Amino acid sequence: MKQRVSALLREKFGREVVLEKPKDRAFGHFSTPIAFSLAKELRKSPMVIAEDLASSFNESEIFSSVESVKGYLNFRLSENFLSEYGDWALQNQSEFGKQDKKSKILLEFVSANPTGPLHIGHARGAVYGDTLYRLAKHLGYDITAEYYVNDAGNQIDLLGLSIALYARENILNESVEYPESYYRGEYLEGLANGALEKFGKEIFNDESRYKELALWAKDGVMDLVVASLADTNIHFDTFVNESSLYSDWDRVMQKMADGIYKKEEKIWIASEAKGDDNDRVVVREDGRPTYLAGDIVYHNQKFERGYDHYINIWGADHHGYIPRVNAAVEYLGYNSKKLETLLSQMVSLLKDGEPYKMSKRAGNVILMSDIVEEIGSDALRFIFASKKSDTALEFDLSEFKKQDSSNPIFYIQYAHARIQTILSKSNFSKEDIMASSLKGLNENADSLLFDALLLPEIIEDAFSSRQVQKLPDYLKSLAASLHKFYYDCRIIGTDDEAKLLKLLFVVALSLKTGLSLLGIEAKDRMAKEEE
RNA sequence: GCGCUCUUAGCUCAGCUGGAUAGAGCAAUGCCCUUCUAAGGCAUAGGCCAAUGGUUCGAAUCCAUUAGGGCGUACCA
Repeated sequence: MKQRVSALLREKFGREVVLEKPKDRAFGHFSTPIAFSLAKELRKSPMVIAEDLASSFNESEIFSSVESVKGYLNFRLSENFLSEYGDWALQNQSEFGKQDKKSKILLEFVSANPTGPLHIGHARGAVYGDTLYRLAKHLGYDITAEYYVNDAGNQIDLLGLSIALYARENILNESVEYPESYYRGEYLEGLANGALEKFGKEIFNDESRYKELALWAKDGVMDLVVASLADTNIHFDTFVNESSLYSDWDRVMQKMADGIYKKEEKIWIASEAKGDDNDRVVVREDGRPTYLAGDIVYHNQKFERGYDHYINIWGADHHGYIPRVNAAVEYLGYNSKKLETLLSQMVSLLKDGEPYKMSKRAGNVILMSDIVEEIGSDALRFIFASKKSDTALEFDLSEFKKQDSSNPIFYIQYAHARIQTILSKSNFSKEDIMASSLKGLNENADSLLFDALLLPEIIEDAFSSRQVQKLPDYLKSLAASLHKFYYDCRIIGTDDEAKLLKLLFVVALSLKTGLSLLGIEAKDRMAKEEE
């Protein structure tokens, strides 16, 4: 819709025109402050220019009126245009808001270490990534969702140790002394019992076998991770194991030979020359690779797989890491501009107004699966998707548990359910409704139709700006329009019943499509709570 | 210290590449169910958009400085 308008204006004025949404629908559907920017070149007042421009529009197919108000140019879309678009949307429901972008995108997100179940901090990045993924798919991108499994490095050793300690204390009833760092949590119980069955109890006291124990256990942990993601409607296309990458190590080092050097028996990457604060160690004196090494091989592999664009979603605490990886990408001979790293800010928790610190050691971690159980996947997704991903967020755990009207997902679900109820109470058949016309609606209805038809440009905007929260924002305002309309305007039994129902079809389509992009299923009925 | 980032209503947050009177939800107060589910609608109240200066016809939005918060500044991941 907006594209049509903006293309038309571009042609007419010979320049890009800024289109915005007027504060008040009474001003029209779209407006532009173009007269202000023309004022200087034309040496005339914005008001006069706006007047001239407004009168230069004739009756057109798209606009029913073009008016100038205080220097703004306000456009009102014609009934024909809106109703035709609405008809088209209803006849091509699965195509609504879709586009035909072709480029191939690799989206990496979550990538939490396989050493424990996902906690609430991971959930934000997970929801953000999956929403981007759904938006991209809808827009026609060939996008792949990938999870990078860090199954090499110290944290894996720690996992083996943690399971052994747990088993020795709780299964073998030994008294154990805990080292400074180890993992703790209920999930260890299942792993320890599984290990007992698989390896026998000897393994828990044989330090040389902890690695073996860990490598077995990480698959179990990944099963937990995948299951809790699935509970939230999040799915990955591919998983890449860090451990599988190192066979490529020599070749990759060769490839970026001019970016690395040896000093003090270690291998360094000259990342400072590419904008990092310092050069970084890639391989330690004893030959063990650092974390960065894994990422270098991984990113090389990503680029060799040949995508047009790469998106990484990282926790904000990794932001200092971006320059190093970019440097490596450059040294590998690729354009680091193709790699876009988005940050998902921390979620800080409050409990009864007090900061609540999670720590794996203390074992007081709030798991993603716990929250899903408490408030449901829909509410969790909606809350996280509604917040700009790059600002820190405070959550009160006690608020989190509320499942009532303070949760906006109910507001939107209710709007959709209301429509279904009305439809079920009408005597008109679907065919009757579809055959009726969206023309000749009253002003409120007309405005609602316009709101519902805005979805496609919201999708496009939300994805291209990576500002996923625009979609829930829009759905909230569309639901508000619907609720108000419902209150103001009786539908069943009126002369306009069929066409109003058709309008509701469009609104429901928009709500349903929007919700599905958030990974939420639209409800046809709201189960009312019993008092 | 340096780098990144944030500061908008009592609380949690929107506010698009500068544009019309600063927005929503929750919390507060008051109205609206013999009418398609009141998980709804309407209204009231609540703001020096952290501070100062600059750019401009025009700034919450851009720039600079200051104050305060978060994160990073590992041969941990």
